[in-house]
Amino acid sequence: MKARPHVTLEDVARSANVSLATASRVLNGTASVRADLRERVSAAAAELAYAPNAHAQALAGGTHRTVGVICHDVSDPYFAAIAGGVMRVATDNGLLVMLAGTFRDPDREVAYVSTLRAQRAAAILLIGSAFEDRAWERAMAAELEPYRRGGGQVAAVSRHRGLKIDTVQPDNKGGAAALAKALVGLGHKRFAVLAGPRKLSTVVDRLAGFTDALAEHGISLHEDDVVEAAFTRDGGYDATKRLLAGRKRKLPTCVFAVTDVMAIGALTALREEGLSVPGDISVAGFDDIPVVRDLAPALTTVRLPLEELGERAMDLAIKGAGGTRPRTVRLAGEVVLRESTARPKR
Amino acid sequence: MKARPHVTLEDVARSANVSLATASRVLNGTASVRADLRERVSAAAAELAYAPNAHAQALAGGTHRTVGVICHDVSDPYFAAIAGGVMRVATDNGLLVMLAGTFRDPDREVAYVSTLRAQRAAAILLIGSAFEDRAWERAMAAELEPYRRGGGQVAAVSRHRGLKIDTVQPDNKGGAAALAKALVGLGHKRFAVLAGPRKLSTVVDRLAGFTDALAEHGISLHEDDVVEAAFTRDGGYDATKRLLAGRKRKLPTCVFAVTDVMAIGALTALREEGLSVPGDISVAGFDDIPVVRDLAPALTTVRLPLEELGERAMDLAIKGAGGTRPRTVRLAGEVVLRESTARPKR
DNA sequence: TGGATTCGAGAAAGCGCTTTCTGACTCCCG
DNA sequence: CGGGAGTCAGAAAGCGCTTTCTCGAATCCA
Repeated sequence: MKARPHVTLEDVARSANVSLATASRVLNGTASVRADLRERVSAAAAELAYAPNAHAQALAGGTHRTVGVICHDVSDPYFAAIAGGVMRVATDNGLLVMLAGTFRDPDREVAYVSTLRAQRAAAILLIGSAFEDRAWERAMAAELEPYRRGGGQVAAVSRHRGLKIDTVQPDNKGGAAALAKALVGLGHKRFAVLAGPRKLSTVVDRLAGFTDALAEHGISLHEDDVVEAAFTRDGGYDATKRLLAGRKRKLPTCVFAVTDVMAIGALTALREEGLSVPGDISVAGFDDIPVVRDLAPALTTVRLPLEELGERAMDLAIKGAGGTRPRTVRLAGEVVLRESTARPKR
Repeated sequence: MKARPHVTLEDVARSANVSLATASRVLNGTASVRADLRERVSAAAAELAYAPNAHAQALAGGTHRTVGVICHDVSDPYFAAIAGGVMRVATDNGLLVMLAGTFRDPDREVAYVSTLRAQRAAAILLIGSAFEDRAWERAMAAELEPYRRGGGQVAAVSRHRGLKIDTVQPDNKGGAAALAKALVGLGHKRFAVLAGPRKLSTVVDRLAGFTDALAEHGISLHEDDVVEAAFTRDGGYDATKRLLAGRKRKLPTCVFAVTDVMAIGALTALREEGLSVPGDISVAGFDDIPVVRDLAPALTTVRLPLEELGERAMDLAIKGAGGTRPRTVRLAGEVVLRESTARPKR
């Protein structure tokens, strides 16, 4: 049995012995139809296992019930949690979610937006740090602008700069600052930071918040104290190893990883090097992805309402752009002190 | 500036002063076109920021470049890892992935298939344990069957029973058996199992493999030794608490959680109860999701090639159904002994 | 140089659906 | 009992694109 053509509305109409218009009306409940005809159409549709062609529907009527979500990496718990929030709201509104992972490739990100635009998606959600790159920004704007002019909604989590779109913005700077303050309060004076690539605005903000707060307490971070690495578990792991290899003496008493995911790698690296946390060294992360409370030691971090981040972004997109200027929803983080940080012994 | 109609191919053609046909040919490279015309069309398209309407394309030509992936929960690392594999292959083949989360609701799963069918998705991938439920199975088959007859591809990870579709099947039974053997080899005799709902075939298989292997060594599992709970971190946590509450004396020396995610919850629960792992009790999981190697103690588990699971499923779907009977790709698991298990002291 | 052959551009026919627009018919009220 | 209002089914016009099909012009061989 080879790819038999699809059952179409016409098949249903013919089988029910009515016109296309009537069949359409019955199936969509658009207008009132005589009971017996309605009956016949429903029966025929069921009989033939009719499924309307969504493309044709979209073309003709203009229903667009799918939204696109673009993030860097689906298997990163941070994005997964946010995506979860997005999906909840989307599902509640009868929207279908297309989730795309760019694997951190800027070009692929632009390509996805282009495809979503072609699909006439009802909305496009950009999740995660933007690339601080002029060319990318221009390419992105070139896709987004006509999309929105055509009626598309756009919202983002954790972006700003350049493209002027509605944004849900976690308070990276404030959160990092609060964390720094708490850590200093614990008695720490020598810090190291595991940072991601500085092209990412999130990294820049968190770093700035942290160092600024430190500076307020008269503590400065040297060049060597900031190790740059990939924004992943392995990145955190590598960065830590490099940090340790650098100078065995004069270790920092506390390490701040700009991301929980990186902190996880750091924890393992530290353990491998025979350093106990928080005994020898304290570790703190950022995000509060679900798993970090289950680590031993449980990770001190800045809690971001991840699911809510996604929900609010989806909300922004659904509610549509009210005024002319992009809206921004700010969500604060909250320092959560757990077992991975303690008073320094040195 | 309100939702101005989209730029259409006709706009491009008019602006370039050529016919629709020519414009289409240029943009798709379908046929050779005189150089100057080609030039004009390209320029016009760029100028107008033209994006073809994918719905119209799908309707007219029949290109369907999107595949649907349905899993229980996007934020579960197990699914996330598999989805990652799917996406890699999909992207390599120029396919767009629509990822849907059912939040473990059977009806929602059927609804998603229905929508995907309407979208004329090129393929539908079902990821994760099926529901062992007659009614559900029938509803699902009723959607899938016409979809496939219409030329749609279907593949699954970790399903079987009922619906006869191409499947990538991790060796749950064998893996669990091997794990049991290894654990017994370590000297364990008293076991407890944290199981998920028995409606899920994965649970049933892993449980069976484990108990059967145990039986071969003359060890039997009592009713109370198998605690059923939700298939999540919290499920594992609760189940462990219940297990411990039951009988303080005569604790098992080893706990097997049918899922890594559940094992993570178990580890935390154990820690809270002041039991050390593996000192007082050993813990083993299943799946080898990325994070478990970073736990302290690192989790003993059965490694499944998660990404490959997704890749192979996508492969099956792309390659299309060859013969008449459903194909099955079996992927073995491998026991990975880490620090969460040790010889029992009692 | 004439007729056969290519080649490539444009006209037009759908793809499957929604939605006016028509046109019967029935109903109601003067 | 007639005419205007009100229903509701069917015909037909697109939605934006791909893809024959058609046909004029350029190319070529005898």
